[in-house]
Amino acid sequence: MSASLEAVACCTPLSTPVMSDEETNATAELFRVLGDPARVRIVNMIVVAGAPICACDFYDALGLGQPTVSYHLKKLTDAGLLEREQRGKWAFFSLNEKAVEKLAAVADLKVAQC
Amino acid sequence: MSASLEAVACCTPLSTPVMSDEETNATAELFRVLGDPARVRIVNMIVVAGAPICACDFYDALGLGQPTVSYHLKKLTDAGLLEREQRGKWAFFSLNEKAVEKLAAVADLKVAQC
DNA sequence: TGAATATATCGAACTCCATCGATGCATGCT
DNA sequence: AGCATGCATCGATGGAGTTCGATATATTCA
Repeated sequence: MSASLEAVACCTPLSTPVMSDEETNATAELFRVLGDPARVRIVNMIVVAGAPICACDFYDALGLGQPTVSYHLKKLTDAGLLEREQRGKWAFFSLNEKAVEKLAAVADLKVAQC
Repeated sequence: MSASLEAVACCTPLSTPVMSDEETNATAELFRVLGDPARVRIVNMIVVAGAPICACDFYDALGLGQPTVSYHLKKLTDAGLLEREQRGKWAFFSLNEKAVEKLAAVADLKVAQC
């Protein structure tokens, strides 16, 4: 499995004892996907909106061109954090609830259970 | 304030409404620091050990050279995630408890309170 | 079917990052 | 003081990531 796709799929909190290389890479990949201001803002906008957001709504909000926004949306979707929904000729993006829970679990350094 | 130092200092969960540019950058920086397998493993080792770890113990565990490990430890320390302690000629690194709590809060997409 | 619009993909340019060898600095020991 | 050891820093390098213009693809509407 490529570490770039569905990084969220592997349950590997930072507090897991003796992480394997694959687990380590998957966890790092999940953080790395969120390690860009544009992608942080995309996720934040969707969380605040509480509803799917059209790709076109991100262009002005991010101050980035359409190809670049599409690039970031793909990164987030490939990582399993976002879900893509086609509505006519528009693409709407929402949060993947499983990814939300996984992110919180991975970032929790106190609870060593999976 | 440089976004590269003390990224943990700013309380800016992903669920915060209308994140400013600074908040967005600080949050992305925090994730980006953890977006590397070597740094994920460093944090994991310290969490599991439950005690400070000597820098020299990371060389073999990570399979990286001494300068590279020092580079990663500095990144984590500058971000506020680790604390450095000098013991004789050895350098020990432990978790910053505030950073641990902040990371969990930032990654929690459900609770929109700060 | 053809035009218009929205998004994805491609190719290139530019920047940033991880890594290492060499070196400098600090600490401890004899 | 002199030497040995551990870590930090410097300079260079190879690779990855972000961005954009141009183009391709898909959907809608007339």
